Amino acid sequence: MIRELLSWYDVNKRELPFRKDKDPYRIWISEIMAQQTRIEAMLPYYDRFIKKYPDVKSLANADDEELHKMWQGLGYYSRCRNLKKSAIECMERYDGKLPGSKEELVKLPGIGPYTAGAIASIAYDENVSAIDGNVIRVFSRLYDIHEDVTLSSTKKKIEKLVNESLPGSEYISDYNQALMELGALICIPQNPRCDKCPLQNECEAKDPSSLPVTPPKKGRPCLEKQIFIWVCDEKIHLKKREEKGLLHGLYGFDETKPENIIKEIRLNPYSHIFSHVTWKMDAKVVYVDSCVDTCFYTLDQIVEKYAIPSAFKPFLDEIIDRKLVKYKP
DNA sequence: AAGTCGGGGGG
DNA sequence: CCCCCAGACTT
Repeated sequence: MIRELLSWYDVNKRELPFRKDKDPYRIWISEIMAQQTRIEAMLPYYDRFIKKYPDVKSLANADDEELHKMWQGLGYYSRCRNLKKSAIECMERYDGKLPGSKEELVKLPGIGPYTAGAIASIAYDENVSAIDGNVIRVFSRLYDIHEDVTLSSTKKKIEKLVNESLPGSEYISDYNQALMELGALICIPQNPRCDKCPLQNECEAKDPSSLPVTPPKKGRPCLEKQIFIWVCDEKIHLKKREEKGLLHGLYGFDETKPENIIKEIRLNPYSHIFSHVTWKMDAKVVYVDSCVDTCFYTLDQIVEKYAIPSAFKPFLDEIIDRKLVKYKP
């Protein structure tokens, strides 16, 4: 099975920037960016990130606001904060390098069992597993496992099967990546392309589309929000979201109504869907007569310096489109 | 074990 | 509308 898989991988693997070399730092960045994110979506972020932070030291010294800006739109922003935390720890405890084993890697913030295994196997050729959603899907089908894969018992069973399949350090890097690539290109969630699968002869799944088994979905609550976009002297008020919780550390608009409103313009309503909640937003641009004592920024500043989550982007776009605030004078 | 944490592409 | 993605962390 290893031979078929690796042969398939040699021919069909995608050329990805982080496959060009085995720099542990670059592998690390790519794996963090790829968490719960499609490869194509993170590619432009990856190139810009490596240019700005080419090594552990530059990342450890990163400015927090610039770091958030580099991550703007990618989501799961704790990932980039943990990157910096880990980089600092690498400077202080590991001579400015990433630790050299899965066991040590997993102790760093933001690096869990999957990412530790991916870095160790790809960068160090350590013969360890890297079990992500692709591998879970591939193995649940290979062995026709009908148990709920979110149960820890099922995960352990799959981990055991994966561990027993590991090919040794000579092939581990390609093997782990090949499993994931197979899951991404052939053994896909819906309508798997079994006719093109190199493992079709040994796959035990009778109904692959029904695997892996996951628990029934839970509803997503909807939260209605009034957004007040304070504008004064061609500048927009932004508030740093300091509270712990959703989008904390990023910048957003105010949700309180200001005192002296000169004029107000209603924007198109917009509903933003997060994983576990929906924000149904109604936004108004409110022109106020004074911006002392509050944080107001030009559109140019906002676009180049402040990390705005995608949930607010439609409002910014409409402000720009309708020229409600001066932009690029 | 269940919730939290983003965003987007594709059926 | 739905799914889930090279998951980790908190409760």
